[in-house]
Amino acid sequence: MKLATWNINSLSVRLPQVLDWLAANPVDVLALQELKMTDDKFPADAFQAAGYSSQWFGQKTYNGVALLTRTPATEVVKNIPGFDDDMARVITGTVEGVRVIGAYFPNGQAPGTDKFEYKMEWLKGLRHWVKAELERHPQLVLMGDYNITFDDLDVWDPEGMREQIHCTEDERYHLRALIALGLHDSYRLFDQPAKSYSWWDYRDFGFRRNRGMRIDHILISNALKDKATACTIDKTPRSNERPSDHTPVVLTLN
DNA sequence: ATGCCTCAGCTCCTGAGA
Repeated sequence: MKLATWNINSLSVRLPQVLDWLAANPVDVLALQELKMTDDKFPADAFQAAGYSSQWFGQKTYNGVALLTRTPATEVVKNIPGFDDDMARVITGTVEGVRVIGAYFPNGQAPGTDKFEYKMEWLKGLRHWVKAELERHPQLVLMGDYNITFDDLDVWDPEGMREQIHCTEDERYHLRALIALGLHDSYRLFDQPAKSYSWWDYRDFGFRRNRGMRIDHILISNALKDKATACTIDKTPRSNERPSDHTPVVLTLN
């Protein structure tokens, strides 16, 4: 089983690239973030023609998430039960016995802002819900755009980014708290190239200079850890015309 | 640099992203 996550920064713009990528990478599950479209605009027919069933949860202009799956997802839940939110950030479903949560974590803008406070509350709400989901579904994958780095290895300029957004101790505390529920950063279960990132700024030739951050993650539960055989970042789509600023992360389970 | 790109939309500028 292969699962992947990709923040595509507007599905309207990136649909051809997603279809091309799926044709070259026929994963079983693809979680998308930042659809930036209302639900009536979602191209379910195009994905169906490519062999994928879709579940989606969008809104106008911002956010929006989807799960594309080879076999239809069941027990689908949108957003975090018990956490009141007017943004479309989470979609969950069960696929071939695995509980899959696709999430677009809040950006947070900057420490000290209202958006940062919202990010902290959202992270708390997510953790409480994931804890409950883990009890019901031991085989669980939590993947998406986390907008948080684990540590300096995930940052091109750790000193310059110290206590900046995506790199603060407050954010990393919540990431570690998710791990403490019994989850693992699947990417670090394997040897990886130095300076591996999943996002690069559009500005200032960020990708060409490899000035990026690893903020897209696939966390897996204890029950799945021994089944994981590889986790990779696919930088190929970043060389497309009009690329997303994020690239896919891919997990292989046996 | 409160910039640099890119995207959506109450679209020719602004807000937001990261």
